[in-house]
Amino acid sequence: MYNVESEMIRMILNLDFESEIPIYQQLRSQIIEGIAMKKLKPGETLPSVRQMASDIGINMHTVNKTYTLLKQDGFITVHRQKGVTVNKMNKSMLTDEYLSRLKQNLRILIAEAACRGVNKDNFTETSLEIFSYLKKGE
Amino acid sequence: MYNVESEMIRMILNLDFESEIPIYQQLRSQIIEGIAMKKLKPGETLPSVRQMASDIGINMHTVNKTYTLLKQDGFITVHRQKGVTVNKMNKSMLTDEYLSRLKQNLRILIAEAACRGVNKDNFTETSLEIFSYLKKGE
DNA sequence: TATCTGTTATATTATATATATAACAGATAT
DNA sequence: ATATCTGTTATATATATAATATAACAGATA
Repeated sequence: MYNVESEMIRMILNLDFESEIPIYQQLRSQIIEGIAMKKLKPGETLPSVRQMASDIGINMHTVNKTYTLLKQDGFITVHRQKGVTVNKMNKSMLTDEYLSRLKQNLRILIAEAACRGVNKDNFTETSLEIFSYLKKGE
Repeated sequence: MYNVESEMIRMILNLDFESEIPIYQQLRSQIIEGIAMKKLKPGETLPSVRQMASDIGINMHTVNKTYTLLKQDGFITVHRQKGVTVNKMNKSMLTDEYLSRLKQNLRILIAEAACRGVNKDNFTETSLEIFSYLKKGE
């Protein structure tokens, strides 16, 4: 049977099974990227854990782990039986805990970049390019 | 016996043994941060794998793994018997492979940040603050 | 000669990741 | 009502990764 959500999600996902990054993390990142790029809009539904797992060819529990993380962080809502829907992004997702984690990650990234010869202008330019790239879909 | 390198490195390191981030990665990141902040200058020596391991209270092989990574990436040089020294940072460390990895990491970071309400100005400001923070030591 | 260096090898333990089955309870469609 | 779908939970297993523990080697040094 034809499945709209599965078609949508297939366009967004590009998992690398050889990567050292766990599948459930890649899945999380790519769904978040889909939301950031408005390929996934508020109210839209995602395939069920079983359907998604079957589409991608991975285990149900791997998808379940991703959904659980996305739910905890406010990206999606899981209505029992109505399925999984994308939330409207909300400023309440901008917690101190998250900001602290972001800064920590940025510090590691920037320290290495600086050592290797990426200066603040290069770095800022690259960041802005990525912001533009994500916004293209709007 | 008093050990200068050990004193230095103790000032720089702050490992979290409860973290989900592997120790050898934390160690790598923090040494790179030390180099970026010029707390570790070109030509300076790092403690031997055994000394460092003993100082921190971890296994020799964990330190060895970190040193091997840092060596591969050009941050340090290992002279058999002369010890481990910090390299002068070099533009040859700015490889395409690294830039690709940096952009990938930034894209994930920025996608989530954008969803949570960090706009490009916030993000740029935070990045520049970190660049300034790292440069304080110069 | 004794001691330190990085390096390599092997083994063991603990944890994380992914999978496989199974079951439960609520909701929906036929 | 019965079958089917939902998220969720539980249990077990296989594999990979991370960290540790010992040991040994070869080169350099005191």
